[in-house]
Amino acid sequence: MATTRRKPLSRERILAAALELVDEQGIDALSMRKLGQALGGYEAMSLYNHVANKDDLLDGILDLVLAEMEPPDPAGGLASIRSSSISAHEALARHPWAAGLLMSPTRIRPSRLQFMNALLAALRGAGFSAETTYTAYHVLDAHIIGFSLWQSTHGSLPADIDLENMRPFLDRMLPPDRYPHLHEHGMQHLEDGPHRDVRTFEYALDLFLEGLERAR
Amino acid sequence: MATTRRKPLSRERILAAALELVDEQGIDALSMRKLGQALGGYEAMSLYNHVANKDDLLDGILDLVLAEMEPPDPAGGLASIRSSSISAHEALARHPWAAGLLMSPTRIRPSRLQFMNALLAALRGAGFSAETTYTAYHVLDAHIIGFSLWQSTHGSLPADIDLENMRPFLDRMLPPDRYPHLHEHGMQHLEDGPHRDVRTFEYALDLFLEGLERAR
DNA sequence: CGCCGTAAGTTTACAGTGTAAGATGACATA
DNA sequence: TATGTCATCTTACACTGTAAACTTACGGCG
Repeated sequence: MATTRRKPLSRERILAAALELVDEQGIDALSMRKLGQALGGYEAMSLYNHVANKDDLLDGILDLVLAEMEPPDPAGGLASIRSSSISAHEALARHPWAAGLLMSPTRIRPSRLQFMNALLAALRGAGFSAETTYTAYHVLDAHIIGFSLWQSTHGSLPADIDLENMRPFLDRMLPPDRYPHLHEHGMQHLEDGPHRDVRTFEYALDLFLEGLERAR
Repeated sequence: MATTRRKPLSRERILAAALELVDEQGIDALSMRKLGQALGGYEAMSLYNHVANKDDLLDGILDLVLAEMEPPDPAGGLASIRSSSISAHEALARHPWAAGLLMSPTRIRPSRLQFMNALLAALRGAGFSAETTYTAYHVLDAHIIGFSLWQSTHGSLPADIDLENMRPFLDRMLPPDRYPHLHEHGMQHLEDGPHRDVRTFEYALDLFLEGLERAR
Protein backbone atom coordinates (compact mmCIF):
# COMPACT_ATOMS: atom_id res chain seq x y z
CA MET A 1 0.00 0.00 0.00
CA ALA A 2 2.70 2.39 0.94
CA THR A 3 4.52 0.89 -2.00
CA THR A 4 1.77 1.81 -4.44
CA ARG A 5 1.34 5.32 -3.11
CA ARG A 6 4.83 6.65 -3.76
CA LYS A 7 6.17 7.27 -7.24
CA PRO A 8 8.33 4.39 -8.53
CA LEU A 9 12.04 4.87 -8.84
CA SER A 10 13.80 5.46 -12.12
CA ARG A 11 17.28 6.50 -13.07
CA GLU A 12 16.07 9.95 -14.02
CA ARG A 13 14.14 10.51 -10.82
CA ILE A 14 17.13 9.34 -8.80
CA LEU A 15 19.53 11.62 -10.62
CA ALA A 16 17.21 14.59 -10.30
CA ALA A 17 16.81 14.01 -6.56
CA ALA A 18 20.55 13.55 -6.13
CA LEU A 19 21.21 16.78 -7.98
CA GLU A 20 18.75 18.64 -5.79
CA LEU A 21 20.18 17.15 -2.61
CA VAL A 22 23.73 17.98 -3.59
CA ASP A 23 22.87 21.50 -4.72
CA GLU A 24 21.21 22.16 -1.38
CA GLN A 25 23.36 20.32 1.11
CA GLY A 26 26.70 19.81 -0.60
CA ILE A 27 28.44 16.82 -2.07
CA ASP A 28 29.34 15.28 1.27
CA ALA A 29 25.68 15.05 2.27
CA LEU A 30 25.00 12.62 -0.55
CA SER A 31 24.75 9.06 0.73
CA MET A 32 22.76 6.21 -0.71
CA ARG A 33 20.60 5.88 2.39
CA LYS A 34 19.87 9.57 2.63
CA LEU A 35 19.05 9.76 -1.06
CA GLY A 36 16.69 6.81 -0.78
CA GLN A 37 14.87 8.52 2.06
CA ALA A 38 14.63 11.77 0.14
CA LEU A 39 13.00 9.92 -2.75
CA GLY A 40 10.14 8.80 -0.54
CA GLY A 41 11.45 6.38 2.04
CA TYR A 42 13.27 3.92 -0.15
CA GLU A 43 16.10 1.80 1.14
CA ALA A 44 19.62 2.40 -0.10
CA MET A 45 19.84 -0.89 -1.95
CA SER A 46 16.78 -0.13 -4.03
CA LEU A 47 18.73 2.55 -5.86
CA TYR A 48 21.07 -0.08 -7.21
CA ASN A 49 18.34 -1.32 -9.51
CA HIS A 50 18.66 1.88 -11.51
CA VAL A 51 22.20 2.95 -10.86
CA ALA A 52 25.32 0.79 -11.02
CA ASN A 53 27.00 2.23 -7.94
CA LYS A 54 27.75 5.54 -6.31
CA ASP A 55 30.33 6.44 -8.90
CA ASP A 56 27.75 5.97 -11.59
CA LEU A 57 25.46 8.22 -9.61
CA LEU A 58 28.08 10.93 -9.40
CA ASP A 59 28.80 10.57 -13.09
CA GLY A 60 25.10 10.98 -13.70
CA ILE A 61 24.66 14.26 -11.88
CA LEU A 62 27.90 15.57 -13.34
CA ASP A 63 26.49 14.85 -16.77
CA LEU A 64 23.45 16.91 -15.91
CA VAL A 65 25.69 19.86 -15.19
CA LEU A 66 27.78 19.31 -18.30
CA ALA A 67 24.58 19.32 -20.32
CA GLU A 68 23.97 22.89 -19.16
CA MET A 69 27.15 24.02 -20.90
CA GLU A 70 26.82 25.25 -24.43
CA PRO A 71 29.74 23.86 -26.45
CA PRO A 72 31.46 26.20 -28.89
CA ASP A 73 30.55 26.17 -32.54
CA PRO A 74 33.67 24.88 -34.36
CA ALA A 75 33.11 27.51 -37.02
CA GLY A 76 32.11 30.25 -34.61
CA GLY A 77 35.53 31.79 -34.04
CA LEU A 78 36.61 33.58 -30.92
CA ALA A 79 33.12 34.92 -30.24
CA SER A 80 31.77 31.43 -29.88
CA ILE A 81 34.70 30.40 -27.72
CA ARG A 82 33.99 33.34 -25.50
CA SER A 83 30.29 32.69 -25.04
CA SER A 84 30.88 29.01 -24.53
CA SER A 85 33.45 29.67 -21.82
CA ILE A 86 30.98 31.94 -20.08
CA SER A 87 28.28 29.31 -20.34
CA ALA A 88 30.57 26.69 -18.81
CA HIS A 89 31.46 29.02 -15.99
CA GLU A 90 27.81 29.79 -15.33
CA ALA A 91 26.95 26.11 -15.07
CA LEU A 92 29.75 25.57 -12.58
CA ALA A 93 28.64 28.60 -10.60
CA ARG A 94 25.13 27.18 -10.36
CA HIS A 95 26.50 23.87 -9.06
CA PRO A 96 29.61 24.72 -7.06
CA TRP A 97 30.38 21.11 -6.15
CA ALA A 98 30.70 20.17 -9.82
CA ALA A 99 34.06 21.83 -10.39
CA GLY A 100 35.59 19.57 -7.78
CA LEU A 101 34.06 16.47 -9.32
CA LEU A 102 35.21 17.54 -12.74
CA MET A 103 38.76 17.40 -11.52
CA SER A 104 38.80 13.89 -10.14
CA PRO A 105 41.01 11.89 -12.48
CA THR A 106 38.78 8.84 -12.73
CA ARG A 107 35.74 10.75 -13.86
CA ILE A 108 36.29 11.50 -17.54
CA ARG A 109 32.86 11.92 -19.02
CA PRO A 110 32.19 11.58 -22.76
CA SER A 111 30.23 14.84 -22.69
CA ARG A 112 33.31 16.52 -21.30
CA LEU A 113 35.51 15.03 -24.01
CA GLN A 114 33.05 16.27 -26.58
CA PHE A 115 33.18 19.76 -25.15
CA MET A 116 36.98 19.68 -25.13
CA ASN A 117 37.06 18.45 -28.69
CA ALA A 118 34.69 21.19 -29.83
CA LEU A 119 36.78 23.82 -28.08
CA LEU A 120 39.93 22.58 -29.76
CA ALA A 121 38.12 22.51 -33.10
CA ALA A 122 36.96 26.08 -32.61
CA LEU A 123 40.49 27.20 -31.84
CA ARG A 124 41.86 25.57 -34.96
CA GLY A 125 38.90 26.95 -36.88
CA ALA A 126 39.74 30.44 -35.63
CA GLY A 127 43.08 30.11 -37.36
CA PHE A 128 45.47 29.22 -34.57
CA SER A 129 48.41 26.89 -35.07
CA ALA A 130 48.47 23.47 -33.44
CA GLU A 131 51.05 24.82 -31.04
CA THR A 132 49.05 27.87 -29.97
CA THR A 133 45.86 25.84 -29.80
CA TYR A 134 47.54 23.45 -27.43
CA THR A 135 48.45 26.24 -25.05
CA ALA A 136 45.25 28.19 -25.43
CA TYR A 137 43.18 25.17 -24.63
CA HIS A 138 44.96 24.67 -21.33
CA VAL A 139 44.73 28.29 -20.43
CA LEU A 140 41.00 28.41 -21.05
CA ASP A 141 40.36 25.18 -19.22
CA ALA A 142 42.43 26.21 -16.23
CA HIS A 143 40.75 29.59 -16.12
CA ILE A 144 37.19 28.26 -16.25
CA ILE A 145 37.69 25.55 -13.69
CA GLY A 146 40.16 27.35 -11.50
CA PHE A 147 37.99 30.40 -11.27
CA SER A 148 34.87 28.36 -10.59
CA LEU A 149 36.64 26.47 -7.86
CA TRP A 150 37.75 29.66 -6.26
CA GLN A 151 34.25 31.02 -6.34
CA SER A 152 32.83 27.83 -4.85
CA THR A 153 35.12 27.96 -1.83
CA HIS A 154 34.36 31.62 -1.46
CA GLY A 155 30.64 31.35 -1.65
CA SER A 156 30.15 28.77 1.06
CA LEU A 157 30.36 30.65 4.31
CA PRO A 158 29.14 29.53 7.73
CA ALA A 159 25.37 29.39 7.61
CA ASP A 160 24.87 31.97 10.36
CA ILE A 161 26.56 34.74 8.39
CA ASP A 162 24.30 37.02 6.38
CA LEU A 163 25.06 40.31 4.71
CA GLU A 164 24.40 42.19 7.95
CA ASN A 165 27.18 40.76 10.10
CA MET A 166 29.48 40.08 7.19
CA ARG A 167 31.78 42.92 8.02
CA PRO A 168 32.70 41.83 11.58
CA PHE A 169 33.11 38.29 10.31
CA LEU A 170 35.58 39.48 7.72
CA ASP A 171 37.42 41.54 10.30
CA ARG A 172 37.81 38.45 12.42
CA MET A 173 38.85 36.10 9.65
CA LEU A 174 41.28 38.53 8.06
CA PRO A 175 42.54 40.84 10.80
CA PRO A 176 43.63 44.03 9.02
CA ASP A 177 46.82 44.33 11.03
CA ARG A 178 48.06 40.91 9.98
CA TYR A 179 46.74 40.81 6.43
CA PRO A 180 46.22 44.42 5.39
CA HIS A 181 46.04 43.81 1.64
CA LEU A 182 43.97 40.70 1.99
CA HIS A 183 41.52 42.54 4.19
CA GLU A 184 41.18 45.25 1.58
CA HIS A 185 40.61 42.57 -1.03
CA GLY A 186 37.87 41.05 1.10
CA MET A 187 36.22 44.44 1.38
CA GLN A 188 36.22 44.76 -2.38
CA HIS A 189 34.38 41.46 -2.54
CA LEU A 190 31.71 42.78 -0.20
CA GLU A 191 31.15 45.94 -2.20
CA ASP A 192 28.94 44.64 -4.93
CA GLY A 193 28.68 40.93 -4.38
CA PRO A 194 28.49 38.20 -6.98
CA HIS A 195 28.17 40.57 -9.94
CA ARG A 196 31.76 41.48 -9.45
CA ASP A 197 32.88 37.88 -9.71
CA VAL A 198 31.21 37.56 -13.07
CA ARG A 199 32.86 40.72 -14.32
CA THR A 200 36.22 39.51 -13.03
CA PHE A 201 35.83 36.20 -14.79
CA GLU A 202 34.99 37.86 -18.08
CA TYR A 203 37.67 40.49 -17.71
CA ALA A 204 40.35 37.84 -17.35
CA LEU A 205 38.82 35.82 -20.15
CA ASP A 206 38.98 38.78 -22.49
CA LEU A 207 42.53 39.48 -21.44
CA PHE A 208 43.35 36.01 -22.65
CA LEU A 209 41.44 36.15 -25.85
CA GLU A 210 43.03 39.46 -26.77
CA GLY A 211 46.45 38.02 -26.04
CA LEU A 212 45.63 35.08 -28.24
CA GLU A 213 44.40 37.28 -31.04
CA ARG A 214 47.67 39.13 -31.02
CA ALA A 215 49.53 35.81 -31.20
CA ARG A 216 47.57 34.68 -34.23
CA MET B 1 59.58 -4.52 24.63
CA ALA B 2 58.10 -3.99 21.23
CA THR B 3 57.06 -0.65 22.61
CA THR B 4 60.62 0.37 23.43
CA ARG B 5 62.03 -0.78 20.09
CA ARG B 6 59.99 1.43 17.79
CA LYS B 7 60.49 5.15 17.58
CA PRO B 8 57.96 7.10 19.67
CA LEU B 9 55.26 9.07 17.94
CA SER B 10 55.34 12.81 17.56
CA ARG B 11 53.32 15.30 15.58
CA GLU B 12 56.19 15.82 13.18
CA ARG B 13 56.81 12.15 12.60
CA ILE B 14 53.11 11.61 12.02
CA LEU B 15 52.84 14.46 9.54
CA ALA B 16 55.93 13.30 7.68
CA ALA B 17 54.59 9.76 7.41
CA ALA B 18 51.18 11.03 6.32
CA LEU B 19 52.77 13.17 3.64
CA GLU B 20 54.75 10.25 2.34
CA LEU B 21 51.74 7.95 2.36
CA VAL B 22 49.58 10.48 0.54
CA ASP B 23 52.26 11.31 -2.02
CA GLU B 24 52.65 7.63 -2.82
CA GLN B 25 49.12 6.27 -2.60
CA GLY B 26 46.84 9.26 -2.95
CA ILE B 27 44.68 11.17 -0.55
CA ASP B 28 41.99 8.50 -0.35
CA ALA B 29 44.48 5.97 0.96
CA LEU B 30 45.02 8.00 4.11
CA SER B 31 43.17 6.52 7.07
CA MET B 32 44.07 6.74 10.71
CA ARG B 33 44.50 2.98 11.04
CA LYS B 34 46.67 2.67 7.96
CA LEU B 35 48.80 5.60 9.02
CA GLY B 36 49.29 4.11 12.47
CA GLN B 37 50.46 0.86 10.93
CA ALA B 38 52.83 2.67 8.57
CA LEU B 39 54.43 4.39 11.55
CA GLY B 40 55.41 1.07 13.08
CA GLY B 41 52.29 -0.79 14.12
CA TYR B 42 50.54 1.83 16.20
CA GLU B 43 46.82 1.83 16.71
CA ALA B 44 44.72 4.53 15.13
CA MET B 45 43.78 6.09 18.45
CA SER B 46 47.39 6.59 19.43
CA LEU B 47 47.69 9.27 16.79
CA TYR B 48 45.12 11.35 18.63
CA ASN B 49 47.67 12.07 21.32
CA HIS B 50 49.56 14.22 18.85
CA VAL B 51 46.92 15.32 16.39
CA ALA B 52 43.50 16.73 17.18
CA ASN B 53 41.61 14.83 14.49
CA LYS B 54 41.85 13.93 10.85
CA ASP B 55 41.14 17.46 9.72
CA ASP B 56 44.04 18.67 11.78
CA LEU B 57 46.16 16.01 10.13
CA LEU B 58 45.14 17.17 6.66
CA ASP B 59 45.79 20.76 7.64
CA GLY B 60 49.21 19.68 8.80
CA ILE B 61 50.33 18.06 5.58
CA LEU B 62 48.82 20.89 3.55
CA ASP B 63 50.94 23.28 5.58
CA LEU B 64 54.02 21.27 4.66
CA VAL B 65 53.22 21.80 0.99
CA LEU B 66 52.45 25.48 1.47
CA ALA B 67 55.82 25.84 3.15
CA GLU B 68 57.45 24.76 -0.09
CA MET B 69 56.04 27.79 -1.86
CA GLU B 70 58.20 30.86 -1.98
CA PRO B 71 55.97 33.89 -1.34
CA PRO B 72 56.54 36.97 -3.48
CA ASP B 73 58.67 39.81 -2.21
CA PRO B 74 56.25 42.74 -1.78
CA ALA B 75 58.89 45.02 -3.28
CA GLY B 76 60.01 42.56 -5.95
CA GLY B 77 57.72 43.69 -8.73
CA LEU B 78 56.45 41.48 -11.52
CA ALA B 79 59.62 39.40 -11.56
CA SER B 80 59.01 38.26 -8.01
CA ILE B 81 55.35 37.60 -8.74
CA ARG B 82 56.41 35.47 -11.65
CA SER B 83 58.94 33.37 -9.78
CA SER B 84 56.62 32.98 -6.83
CA SER B 85 53.80 31.75 -9.06
CA ILE B 86 56.16 29.23 -10.58
CA SER B 87 57.27 28.09 -7.16
CA ALA B 88 53.66 27.61 -6.05
CA HIS B 89 52.91 25.64 -9.17
CA GLU B 90 55.95 23.45 -8.64
CA ALA B 91 54.91 22.63 -5.10
CA LEU B 92 51.45 21.64 -6.29
CA ALA B 93 52.95 19.54 -9.07
CA ARG B 94 55.08 17.67 -6.54
CA HIS B 95 52.01 16.94 -4.40
CA PRO B 96 49.12 16.60 -6.83
CA TRP B 97 46.53 15.92 -4.11
CA ALA B 98 47.24 19.29 -2.48
CA ALA B 99 45.48 21.40 -5.09
CA GLY B 100 42.24 19.64 -4.32
CA LEU B 101 42.71 20.10 -0.61
CA LEU B 102 43.54 23.73 -1.10
CA MET B 103 40.13 24.26 -2.63
CA SER B 104 37.99 22.85 0.16
CA PRO B 105 36.23 25.83 1.69
CA THR B 106 36.76 24.86 5.30
CA ARG B 107 40.51 24.60 5.04
CA ILE B 108 41.80 28.17 5.06
CA ARG B 109 45.33 27.98 6.36
CA PRO B 110 47.13 30.99 7.82
CA SER B 111 50.13 30.25 5.64
CA ARG B 112 47.87 30.48 2.62
CA LEU B 113 46.43 33.79 3.78
CA GLN B 114 49.96 35.06 4.23
CA PHE B 115 50.86 34.04 0.70
CA MET B 116 47.75 35.72 -0.66
CA ASN B 117 48.49 38.86 1.28
CA ALA B 118 52.06 38.96 0.01
CA LEU B 119 50.88 38.49 -3.56
CA LEU B 120 48.41 41.34 -3.23
CA ALA B 121 51.11 43.50 -1.67
CA ALA B 122 53.47 42.73 -4.53
CA LEU B 123 50.81 43.70 -7.06
CA ARG B 124 50.16 47.00 -5.35
CA GLY B 125 53.91 47.46 -5.00
CA ALA B 126 54.30 46.92 -8.73
CA GLY B 127 52.11 49.95 -9.27
CA PHE B 128 48.72 48.50 -10.07
CA SER B 129 45.48 50.13 -8.99
CA ALA B 130 43.28 48.51 -6.36
CA GLU B 131 40.90 47.59 -9.13
CA THR B 132 43.48 45.91 -11.36
CA THR B 133 45.09 44.23 -8.37
CA TYR B 134 41.74 42.72 -7.48
CA THR B 135 41.36 41.18 -10.90
CA ALA B 136 44.98 40.21 -11.33
CA TYR B 137 44.98 38.37 -8.05
CA HIS B 138 42.08 36.20 -9.08
CA VAL B 139 43.54 35.51 -12.46
CA LEU B 140 46.84 34.39 -11.00
CA ASP B 141 45.22 32.28 -8.33
CA ALA B 142 42.88 30.61 -10.77
CA HIS B 143 45.72 29.95 -13.17
CA ILE B 144 48.05 28.40 -10.60
CA ILE B 145 45.45 26.18 -8.99
CA GLY B 146 43.43 25.45 -12.08
CA PHE B 147 46.47 24.43 -14.05
CA SER B 148 47.83 22.32 -11.22
CA LEU B 149 44.51 20.58 -10.86
CA TRP B 150 44.44 19.84 -14.54
CA GLN B 151 47.91 18.40 -14.39
CA SER B 152 47.07 16.27 -11.39
CA THR B 153 44.13 14.62 -13.14
CA HIS B 154 46.26 14.16 -16.19
CA GLY B 155 49.22 12.64 -14.49
CA SER B 156 47.45 9.85 -12.67
CA LEU B 157 46.86 7.16 -15.23
CA PRO B 158 46.07 3.51 -14.61
CA ALA B 159 49.10 1.91 -13.03
CA ASP B 160 49.65 -0.61 -15.80
CA ILE B 161 50.25 2.05 -18.43
CA ASP B 162 53.87 2.94 -19.12
CA LEU B 163 55.37 4.95 -21.93
CA GLU B 164 55.53 1.87 -24.14
CA ASN B 165 51.82 1.11 -24.47
CA MET B 166 50.74 4.72 -24.02
CA ARG B 167 49.85 5.18 -27.64
CA PRO B 168 47.27 2.36 -27.89
CA PHE B 169 45.83 3.48 -24.56
CA LEU B 170 45.36 6.96 -25.93
CA ASP B 171 43.80 5.59 -29.10
CA ARG B 172 41.29 3.70 -27.02
CA MET B 173 40.46 6.51 -24.63
CA LEU B 174 40.19 9.17 -27.31
CA PRO B 175 39.14 7.43 -30.52
CA PRO B 176 40.37 9.67 -33.36
CA ASP B 177 37.18 9.32 -35.33
CA ARG B 178 35.02 10.62 -32.48
CA TYR B 179 37.39 13.19 -31.03
CA PRO B 180 39.83 14.09 -33.81
CA HIS B 181 41.12 17.32 -32.28
CA LEU B 182 41.28 15.92 -28.79
CA HIS B 183 43.25 12.95 -30.03
CA GLU B 184 45.71 15.27 -31.69
CA HIS B 185 45.98 17.20 -28.45
CA GLY B 186 46.71 13.98 -26.58
CA MET B 187 49.46 13.18 -29.05
CA GLN B 188 51.02 16.54 -28.40
CA HIS B 189 51.10 15.68 -24.74
CA LEU B 190 52.96 12.47 -25.46
CA GLU B 191 55.59 14.18 -27.57
CA ASP B 192 57.83 15.52 -24.89
CA GLY B 193 56.16 14.70 -21.64
CA PRO B 194 56.05 16.76 -18.47
CA HIS B 195 58.49 19.40 -19.72
CA ARG B 196 55.80 20.64 -22.02
CA ASP B 197 53.38 21.17 -19.16
CA VAL B 198 55.86 23.38 -17.42
CA ARG B 199 56.41 25.41 -20.55
CA THR B 200 52.67 25.72 -21.07
CA PHE B 201 52.15 26.93 -17.54
CA GLU B 202 54.81 29.56 -17.88
CA TYR B 203 53.71 30.59 -21.33
CA ALA B 204 50.21 31.33 -20.08
CA LEU B 205 51.59 33.02 -17.01
CA ASP B 206 53.67 35.33 -19.13
CA LEU B 207 50.73 36.03 -21.38
CA PHE B 208 48.95 37.29 -18.29
CA LEU B 209 51.78 39.28 -16.89
CA GLU B 210 52.32 41.00 -20.22
CA GLY B 211 48.64 41.81 -20.42
CA LEU B 212 48.81 43.25 -16.93
CA GLU B 213 51.86 45.30 -17.73
CA ARG B 214 50.02 46.84 -20.65
CA ALA B 215 47.11 47.66 -18.35
CA ARG B 216 49.33 49.44 -15.84
C1' DC C 1 61.19 2.71 49.13
C1' DG C 2 56.14 3.64 48.02
C1' DC C 3 52.95 6.84 46.03
C1' DC C 4 50.98 9.67 42.70
C1' DG C 5 50.22 12.31 38.58
C1' DT C 6 50.82 12.62 33.85
C1' DA C 7 51.10 11.19 29.42
C1' DA C 8 51.26 7.64 25.61
C1' DG C 9 49.30 3.77 23.83
C1' DT C 10 45.56 0.34 23.61
C1' DT C 11 40.96 -1.62 23.72
C1' DT C 12 36.34 -1.40 22.97
C1' DA C 13 32.43 0.57 21.04
C1' DC C 14 29.36 3.28 18.00
C1' DA C 15 27.39 5.55 14.13
C1' DG C 16 28.04 6.10 9.53
C1' DT C 17 29.69 4.66 4.77
C1' DG C 18 29.24 1.65 0.06
C1' DT C 19 27.60 -2.54 -1.50
C1' DA C 20 27.32 -7.98 -2.04
C1' DA C 21 23.96 -11.74 -1.33
C1' DG C 22 19.67 -13.44 -0.50
C1' DA C 23 14.65 -13.07 0.77
C1' DT C 24 10.14 -11.12 -0.34
C1' DG C 25 6.63 -9.52 -2.90
C1' DA C 26 3.85 -7.78 -7.02
C1' DC C 27 2.89 -8.32 -11.57
C1' DA C 28 2.64 -10.15 -16.50
C1' DT C 29 2.59 -13.99 -19.36
C1' DA C 30 1.86 -19.00 -20.42
C1' DT D 1 -3.15 -21.50 -11.72
C1' DA D 2 1.77 -21.76 -12.31
C1' DT D 3 6.03 -19.53 -13.70
C1' DG D 4 9.23 -16.11 -14.47
C1' DT D 5 10.82 -11.44 -14.00
C1' DC D 6 11.98 -7.57 -11.62
C1' DA D 7 11.71 -3.90 -8.02
C1' DT D 8 12.24 -3.59 -3.28
C1' DC D 9 13.81 -4.77 1.28
C1' DT D 10 16.68 -7.25 4.81
C1' DT D 11 20.74 -8.69 6.42
C1' DA D 12 25.55 -8.67 6.58
C1' DC D 13 30.44 -7.18 5.96
C1' DA D 14 34.43 -4.40 5.75
C1' DC D 15 35.75 0.01 6.31
C1' DT D 16 35.69 4.89 8.11
C1' DG D 17 36.52 8.64 12.16
C1' DT D 18 36.57 9.10 16.91
C1' DA D 19 34.58 9.12 22.03
C1' DA D 20 35.38 6.81 26.47
C1' DA D 21 37.63 3.97 29.40
C1' DC D 22 41.51 1.20 30.41
C1' DT D 23 46.59 -0.14 30.80
C1' DT D 24 51.21 0.83 31.10
C1' DA D 25 55.59 3.42 31.80
C1' DC D 26 58.02 7.03 33.91
C1' DG D 27 59.59 11.03 36.72
C1' DG D 28 59.33 13.58 41.00
C1' DC D 29 58.36 13.74 45.88
C1' DG D 30 57.39 12.32 50.57
